[in-house]
Amino acid sequence: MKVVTRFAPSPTGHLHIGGGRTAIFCWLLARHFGGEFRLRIEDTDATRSKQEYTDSILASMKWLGLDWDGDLTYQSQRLDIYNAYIDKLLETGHAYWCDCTPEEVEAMREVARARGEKPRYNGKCRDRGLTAGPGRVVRLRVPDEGRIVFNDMVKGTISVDVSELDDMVLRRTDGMPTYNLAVVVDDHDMGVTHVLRGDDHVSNTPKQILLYNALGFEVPTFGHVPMICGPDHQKLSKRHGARAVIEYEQDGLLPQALVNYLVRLGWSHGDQEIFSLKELVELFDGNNLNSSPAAFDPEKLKWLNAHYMRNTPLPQLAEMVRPFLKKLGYDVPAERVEALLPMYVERASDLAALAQALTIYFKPAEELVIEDKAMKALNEDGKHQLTVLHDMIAEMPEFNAEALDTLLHEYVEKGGLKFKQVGPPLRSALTGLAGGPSVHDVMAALGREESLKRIERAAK
RNA sequence: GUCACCAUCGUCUAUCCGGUUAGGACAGAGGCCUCUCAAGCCUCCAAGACGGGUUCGAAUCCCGUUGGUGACACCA
Repeated sequence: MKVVTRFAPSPTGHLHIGGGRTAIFCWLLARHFGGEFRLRIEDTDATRSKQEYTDSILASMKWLGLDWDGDLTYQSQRLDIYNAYIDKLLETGHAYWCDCTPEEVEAMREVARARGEKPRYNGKCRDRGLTAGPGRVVRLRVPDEGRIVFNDMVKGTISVDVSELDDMVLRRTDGMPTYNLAVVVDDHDMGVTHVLRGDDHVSNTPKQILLYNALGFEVPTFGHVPMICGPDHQKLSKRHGARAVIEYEQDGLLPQALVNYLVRLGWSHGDQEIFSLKELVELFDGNNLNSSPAAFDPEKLKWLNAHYMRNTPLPQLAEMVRPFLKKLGYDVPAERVEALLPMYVERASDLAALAQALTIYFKPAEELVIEDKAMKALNEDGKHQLTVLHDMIAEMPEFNAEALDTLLHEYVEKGGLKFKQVGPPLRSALTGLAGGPSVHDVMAALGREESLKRIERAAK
């Protein structure tokens, strides 16, 4: 049997990392089994759905490297189909019209709650034989007794008594279908075999199974992946930093790092931490998914991102950094960026930080700000060394990293000095920073003229 | 409140069918390297929520307690 999975976001916001993760799992499952991965836009809520969010979600999917099969399905374009199925349900007696007002229904729920029961609609209109009319909704007739049992791919057997289920609304007064109806109809029509989705849908599943049964559809395999929570184990929210995939992109993360991190959160393959997309497709078969919620750890993501940056070929990395430099106001040729990268890949954990680190090479000496920690090296002795070195560097016959390194070490040795007396002041003068690449490399990258200018300025 | 799900180092996790000094990774501490900061390498720190069973033997199976999460809409 061909495996068909789907990802079904509603365009009411950007793609969230939780949604991104389920999308990755769905995509992997389909690719692993050589099946299909479909994308459906759940836009039945006309007021909250926006085209810009659909665009943003699609862009994030592409950025993550997730391609989908076939055309996009928009629920808003399938209203006739939903209504046809609702009519069928009405005909077969699985559904009925109801004219209870929201206030009445709310009162029923209050009564149930007061009795210590689950708040639910009391079935008042079940047998009133109502027909279509303004202000009326269609409800599902839930069986009087029985249990809904299903085998979840990640959570195992889940069992719920039908008495817990409500005669839910399938068609609203405005004629629009509700979520549960539309999902079941679409998943069936699209031939979905495996419904992998967030944990928050477990309690919808028994209701949907009821619908599958009432409609005479074959029930697919369900799998509910736990949600991601914040480092404090609370629900992931804005407080925990960036949450949308697009924000990570803007922060300079590599898609492969995010994918690797997200997959590893809730799934494992022994002790392996690093996975290429290709490897994931080979290894991910829907097993080994963890059933408990996982806390999001920005530190580990950062580590993974640094790892992937270091393993990106320099020319490619240079192209990735350039847009970030441009955002900072520096339009720099790729070759120039690439030449500087060896000094900085190991010192930055994201593209934005990497770009920021490179800016010192593009701003004029006068604009260079010397940070407090770096000022310490510019004491009396430091300035003296700079003055001496300035002239030596100005006069050296050949100006390159190797020659500079030799010059510096010979100077230290002959003068009976410690390298610490020349390295830090030079670095402060050249970069304004207390840490960074070797000073001879920095000078070589800066060029003789610019280096001398900066040394002179700091020696004053 | 009701229902469902979950419970191994601070965090992500391994330990597929009960027998391990409970392993790895991130973070943290220390060290090597070194002009600094990183990177890299080495070492260390650190866990089976609690209480009962079953068993020769339980992190692993069962029950209970506690705690956490999710759901209970004419949102999705």
